[in-house]
Amino acid sequence: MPSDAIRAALVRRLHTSSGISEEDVKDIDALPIAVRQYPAEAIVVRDGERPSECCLVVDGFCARSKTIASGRRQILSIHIPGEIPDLMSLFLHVMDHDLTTLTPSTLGFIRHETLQKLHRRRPNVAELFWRDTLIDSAMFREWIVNVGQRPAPARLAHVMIELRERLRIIGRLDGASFEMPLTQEQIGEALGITAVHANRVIRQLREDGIVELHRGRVTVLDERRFLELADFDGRYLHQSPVL
Amino acid sequence: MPSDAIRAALVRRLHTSSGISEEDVKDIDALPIAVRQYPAEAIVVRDGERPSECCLVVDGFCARSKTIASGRRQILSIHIPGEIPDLMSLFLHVMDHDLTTLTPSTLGFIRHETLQKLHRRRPNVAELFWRDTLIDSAMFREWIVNVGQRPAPARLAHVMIELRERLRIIGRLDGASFEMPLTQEQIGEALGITAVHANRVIRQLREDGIVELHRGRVTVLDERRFLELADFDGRYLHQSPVL
DNA sequence: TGGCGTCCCTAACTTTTGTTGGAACCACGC
DNA sequence: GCGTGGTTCCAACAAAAGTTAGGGACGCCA
Repeated sequence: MPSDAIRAALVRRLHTSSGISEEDVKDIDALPIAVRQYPAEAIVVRDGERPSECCLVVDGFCARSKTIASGRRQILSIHIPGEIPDLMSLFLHVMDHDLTTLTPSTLGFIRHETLQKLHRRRPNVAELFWRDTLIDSAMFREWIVNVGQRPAPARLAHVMIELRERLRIIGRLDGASFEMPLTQEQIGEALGITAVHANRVIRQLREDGIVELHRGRVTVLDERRFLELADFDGRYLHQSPVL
Repeated sequence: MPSDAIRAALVRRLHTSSGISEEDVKDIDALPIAVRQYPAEAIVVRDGERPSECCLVVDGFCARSKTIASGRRQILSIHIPGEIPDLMSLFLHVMDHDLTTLTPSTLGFIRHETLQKLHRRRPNVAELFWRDTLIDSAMFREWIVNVGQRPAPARLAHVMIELRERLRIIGRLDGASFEMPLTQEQIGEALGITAVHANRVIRQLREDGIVELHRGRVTVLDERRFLELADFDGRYLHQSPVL
């Protein structure tokens, strides 16, 4: 993958959520990034570690999760290219969760010092990154609501639509279906239900003619009922910099 | 309440989670803060609003919440004196949730421009506030795990212990019991269960001799089993600046 | 090509949680 | 002192979700 393509995703992301100047882009383009490949299901950064670099998703799907004493795992967020899932490690030095790959992924690593220098040099870029971590936080809030208040079928629909909206933003929406490369086990972990129940819910949505999930791809069968079920209000994604 | 007492809570908070210099403290002490009183259950900032100031909890308990289409409400976090629950509004201009009081509260309001100027003047204070929003985010992550993976009694115990730890940090732990001024309805909203079930769980913990909740006060009956049940690991509070 | 390991899928049964409806209690204002 | 409204508490029943235990499809690779 060419070096500029790696940065393009990041810059586009900062661009869509906030304003950014030409000089800022040039500066970001000059950042040294170490690219590494990971297989699926790899742990990139582990709970308890003290990373010295941040991880940019260049290609592939990643997830953040926490595992409790009983062994149950909760997926906290799903990440797509252009995002920096562990930006928080810049100031919260000890990881309080895991960062793992869902699919084979290309990841870019930027050293903390590099980012800290960038912030000193360009306070408005620092604000952009700050804003990014705040959107991250807003997505956690919505995730809490999803897991805490919605019935399981609505939870699944909501996660699907959030993912679809985010894929749309980075221009990865090809046709009527979209990628959601999670096993039913992982879907259960994301929704706070067991894999067995996740299967029940997936089947029900298929039988009801609302949405189909097959081999990591989502196909919407009835858009109106899909939206209605998900109870989705995308405001929490904070995608208009003007707002 | 004297003006310096208002700021003391804030400074102490920034102090415990990070390092802060004498000059920084002086600068923060000089910030203009408008103090207002609120009754219990008042909406301070509403979902959808565009606030022009941030809200410092001086005295009392507050909560953030979201209400979905079905009318169900999810409490996202509980806030105690010294915290700025809506710091995110500095960069996320439209609120995506409500900020409400739980008890009658004294709140201090700091204008966005004031804080923005402070950040330009003192980049390291900006980093302190950034770090604060990241801890906020870390607490959301743990809240997701709580609501998504733990059985209801453990959820309640976990929220109780988190609150106790935070009250301890601001020196509000008087003796064996501590404040948790939520109705059973609100406890249900925090844990993602109904008020009826919240009542069942509270009763069960009392009957099991683990913990008692009476009139907004928590009394621990069996500390060992309480800790065991809650599965609490305070790392996510990120309270050691050295770490 | 056969075996192995995932994942997907299902059924039967248990447990947890939600729903409904109502009684007791308590603080507060009049 | 007496309502009144909110909270707490409870029981009976319904619905949702967890548990256990498998069978079957599919891809991988020896």
